[in-house]
Amino acid sequence: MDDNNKIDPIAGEFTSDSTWQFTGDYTFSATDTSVAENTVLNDFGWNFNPLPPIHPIPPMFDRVESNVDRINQIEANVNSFSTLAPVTSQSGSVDEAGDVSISNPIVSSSSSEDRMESSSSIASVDTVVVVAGGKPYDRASKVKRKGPKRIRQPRFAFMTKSEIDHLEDGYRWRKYGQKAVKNSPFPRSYYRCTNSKCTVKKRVERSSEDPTTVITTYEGQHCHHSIGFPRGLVSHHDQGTYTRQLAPNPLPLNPLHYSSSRSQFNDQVRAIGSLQPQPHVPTNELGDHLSHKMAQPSSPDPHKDEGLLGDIVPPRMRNQ
DNA sequence: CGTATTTGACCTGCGC
DNA sequence: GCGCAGGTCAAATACG
Repeated sequence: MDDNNKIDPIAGEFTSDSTWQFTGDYTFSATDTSVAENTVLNDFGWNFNPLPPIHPIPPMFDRVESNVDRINQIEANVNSFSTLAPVTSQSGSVDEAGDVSISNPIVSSSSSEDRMESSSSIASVDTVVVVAGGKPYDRASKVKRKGPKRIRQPRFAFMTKSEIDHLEDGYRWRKYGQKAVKNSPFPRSYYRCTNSKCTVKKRVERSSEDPTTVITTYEGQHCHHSIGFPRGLVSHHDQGTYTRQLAPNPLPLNPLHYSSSRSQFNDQVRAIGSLQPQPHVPTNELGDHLSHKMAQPSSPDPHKDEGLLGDIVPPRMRNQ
C-alpha cells in the first residue's frame, strides 16, 4: 500500500492557511467532546494552555510561586469549553458533525529543530496533541469475542520531540506487545496501565519520517490517580514540574506527518492543537532538577543535573 | 519468587 | 474471499 503520499490520519491535514482539518467520526457532541477531551487530557496529565499567559513569552521555569494558583484555575475551568480555545496562538471551531478545525498561525512558521537549538535540554521536548474519535473495535480478549462490540475509548496522540521513547506521565505501564510498523524502522510498543481496574492503554512509536519524534497514543481514561502529580501535588519539587507543565508553549511544533501505511490510527484522529510538553516526570528526577536549577544554583547533588529528560525513564526502561 | 518484558502466534478489520 | 497490517494474548524469559 502506498501511503507515503497520504496525509497522516493522526496529524490531519495541515492546509495552506495553517488550519487543522479533521474529519473524525466523533461520537460526542461538540461541547461534550470538548469537555470529555479536556477532562481526559487532564486525567492523563496533559494540560492545554487554557489561560492567558502570565508573560507573553514567559521564562520556562520562573513561575513556581504561581503554580498552585494556576493549577487551581485550570481545575476550576477544566469543564469549560472556553478553556479549550487557545488564547493567543490558536483558534478553533467545531462543526455540526463534531469535527474540529483548529488554526494555528504559529505552527507553520517555525521548525521544531530551530526551537530545539535555542532551548535547554529540559525544554527539548515539543509536543503536538491529537485526539482520536471512538471507533468500535472488538478485541476484548482472546476468549470473549461474542456479545456487543466494544466501543473504542477516545484516544489522544502526543507527538513529542524526544530522544526517549517512553516518557514518564505519572502512571505505571506494563508493556504487552510490540509490533514492527510497516515502512518504519521503528517498532511500535503497546502498554497497558498496571492498575488492574484501569483499562487505559497507550502506544509508543517513533515517526519514520522524523526519528526524533515520539508518537504516544493514549486510549481510554484512567479510573485512578496518577502515582505522581498532578493530583498528588505535595512538594515544591512537584511545583517545579508543574511550572514546566503550565508554561505556555511559545513555539508550537509543526504538525507531523508520517507515512506508515495503514496507520495504527485508522480511526479518525483529530488535532486539538499544539501543547507544551509536559510528561509527568517523577518528582525525584525532573522535579529535583528544576528545583535545583531554580532555587539552588549550587546543587548539593550535581549529578542529578545530568541527562535531564534523558534520564527520566523507569529503571527498567534504561536497560532497553 | 514476583513482576516486567519479549516475542511468536493468533485474531480482527479493512482494502482490493 | 484473500491478503495485509494492526492489535492482543500468553508462554517463555529476564530481571530485581
